[in-house]
Amino acid sequence: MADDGYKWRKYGQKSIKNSPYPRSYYKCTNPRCSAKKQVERSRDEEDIIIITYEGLHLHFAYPFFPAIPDGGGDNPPTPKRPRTTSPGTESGERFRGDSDGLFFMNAAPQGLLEDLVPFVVRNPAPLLSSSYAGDGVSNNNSLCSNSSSSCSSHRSSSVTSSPSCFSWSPESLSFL
DNA sequence: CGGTTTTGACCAGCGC
DNA sequence: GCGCTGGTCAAAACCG
Repeated sequence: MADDGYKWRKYGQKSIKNSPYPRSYYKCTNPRCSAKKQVERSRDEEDIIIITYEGLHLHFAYPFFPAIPDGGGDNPPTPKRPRTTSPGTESGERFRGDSDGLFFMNAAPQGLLEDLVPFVVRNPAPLLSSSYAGDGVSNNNSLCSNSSSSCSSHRSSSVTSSPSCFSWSPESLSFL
């Protein structure tokens, strides 16, 4: 699973209607941080993982870039119990610029997510898509590449409180 | 031994 | 009011 530079603790998992895959719920391990995220697999593209962030981090991210091996990048999935926060297999995410995201938008660069968003997000590969959810803030900031078939970030379904989400495909890391 | 994951139960919101 | 669904809690198991 994706590690975004923060430490998350899983606190729940639920089967979601209309989705064959369960949704996992994570909280930031920092007690002063109320950030949460939901991780679910796309119903259409099982390789796509949709991560929905809620809340904001009130602390700096943990360093994780050095964990990416130079040259390899392939992180063979552990046959036992793949940890969702296993380091090195990171993709990235974005905050949307709405009421929640405003905290970061206004709060100067703090070396948080925006500064830690991996290359794949800033320069999205065809297989990686990212989009903002909720309150139709006029930023169509979808990084979705129009030439991709795996572009399946869809979260407009009446979700008004989910700050951000993006889809992630393991294949998108192949070029690392 | 401490932190994390798993998993069933509980609770709240919503639609009928 | 009832049932369904999604989100959270908490105890036990697991792992380094």
